[in-house]
Amino acid sequence: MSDETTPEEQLDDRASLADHPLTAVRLAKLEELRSRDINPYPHTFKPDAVAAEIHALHDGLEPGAETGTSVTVAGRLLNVRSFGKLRFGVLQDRSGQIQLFVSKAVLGDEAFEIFDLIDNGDWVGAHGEVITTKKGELSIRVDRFEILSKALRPFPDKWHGLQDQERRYRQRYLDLTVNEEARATARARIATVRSLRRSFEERGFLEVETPMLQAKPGGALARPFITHHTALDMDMYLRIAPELYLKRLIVGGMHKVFEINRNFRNEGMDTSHNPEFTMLESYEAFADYEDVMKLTEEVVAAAALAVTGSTTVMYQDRELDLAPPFRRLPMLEAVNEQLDLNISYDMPVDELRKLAGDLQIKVEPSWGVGKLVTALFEATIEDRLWEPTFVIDYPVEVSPLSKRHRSNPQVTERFELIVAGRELANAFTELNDPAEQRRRFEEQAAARVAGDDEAHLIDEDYVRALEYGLPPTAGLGLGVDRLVMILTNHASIREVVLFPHLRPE
RNA sequence: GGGUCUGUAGCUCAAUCCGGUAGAGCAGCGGACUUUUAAUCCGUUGGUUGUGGGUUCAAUUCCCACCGGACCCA
Repeated sequence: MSDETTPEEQLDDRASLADHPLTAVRLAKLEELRSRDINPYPHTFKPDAVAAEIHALHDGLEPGAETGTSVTVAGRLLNVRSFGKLRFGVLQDRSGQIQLFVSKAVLGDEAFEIFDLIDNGDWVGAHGEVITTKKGELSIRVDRFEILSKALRPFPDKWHGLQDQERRYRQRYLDLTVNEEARATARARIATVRSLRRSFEERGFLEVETPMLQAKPGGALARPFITHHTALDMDMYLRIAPELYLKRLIVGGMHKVFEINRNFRNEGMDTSHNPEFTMLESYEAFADYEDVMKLTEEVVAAAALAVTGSTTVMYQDRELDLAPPFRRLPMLEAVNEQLDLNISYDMPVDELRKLAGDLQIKVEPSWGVGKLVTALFEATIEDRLWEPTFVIDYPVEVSPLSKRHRSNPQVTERFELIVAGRELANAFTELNDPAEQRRRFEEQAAARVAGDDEAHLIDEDYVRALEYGLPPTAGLGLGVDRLVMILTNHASIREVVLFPHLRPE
């Protein structure tokens, strides 16, 4: 930084708060409070009511009403209107907003003076009777108040809020303070996760935690983040999926388990990918992928109901019907119908590669028929599937952990749920034959040698676990962020993650 | 990685096309006001125009590079 600084830089430097007029005036008020023996940062305060509760109990009163009920509230004071010997302000707490009615006649001269040392955005506690004003606004007629924390920086515009997307993401606390939309999205995410958790608990699933730090990242085809364990002097990986650990728990007899937690994938960032994202994974013994389709429909619909009150939502100006049952579409059938082809998993790989090339699809020489068909599907069909669709029966080649289809050995009992053109869930009947699992791992290892750095690594202990016996099991992975995007009508994952990753400032 | 757009007062935005002293609303500050709720009215402070370089008598404006961000494509 140069010797000369802009006001913005000064604001970024705590030592320089005094140099900027808008912060200097707040500092001066802070000192004025201290000179009056008032601690601007007290240790505690005990409110006995929140705004929403007060509204619920007292809304609908005539103008000029007095309730005889006094409450103590605490929150940020916003938008103070000064009117002679009166002040009106909005106290915003975790539940909503309630107006403070502040009168010199009630408070007395000295307290009224102190009230004027409060700035927009300061945290304030207040006590008083619940009344309505002459205009009928439900208010607290303040007879005592306390400054709970002095805000030294100016807040964004009371009307326009904070528009700058970058600052909304970097300084989410400001976004949450001034933009109701940000608060609504945060609440919707919380409601989504709560609904999912309840759905699984109701069905007898046990919520568990499995390692985030893994010696060998597995359970998905993705590039991991690498970190280092100093004491062991070894590289470790942030998990790309909890899958292999959750299935070990099924081997251990836990029968039904689920985990809602973060996965980390070292890939590009865009509107639907954050490097860390929240995944729900569940595994159920004695179930197959048909059972999981039913389960998926139910939990998605329940989440939609919990968050929006309906199974029909508007997403990006289009209606989206999340009511079960969802359409089922075998992948090969989808490709053949959509592209008017007659391909099969038996056709020569060169022929398919040529076909993909004709469609301008980028392919790798190492890809076999299964991967090419999948690439065809993803390039031409996936983003056109709007209504919830279970795309079923993925090729064995792209599904190293899935059990072969009981009536067609070329494909697996696997589905992806596509909603609004994006993958929302991935699930399958689990491969539990240890010998076949080892062969699949070896095929992946060969693909890795051939240049596919997302191919799955061999996990010897996982094979060993299978050798002790994994019962018939089906599992599900559901992208929680993407579900929240759909339920909150957001096109970007950054809107639904409280602190999305950006380049450092 | 490629393309398009974008960064101006604390906030929200003008001015940039076609170079000529950078404006407004809100916020802040001072004043009036006992029923406001984007209060109102009077007055007023506030800017190295993201950073660095170039062209020019003169750059927010034109050119180049860099740093953020958004969108589209791979």
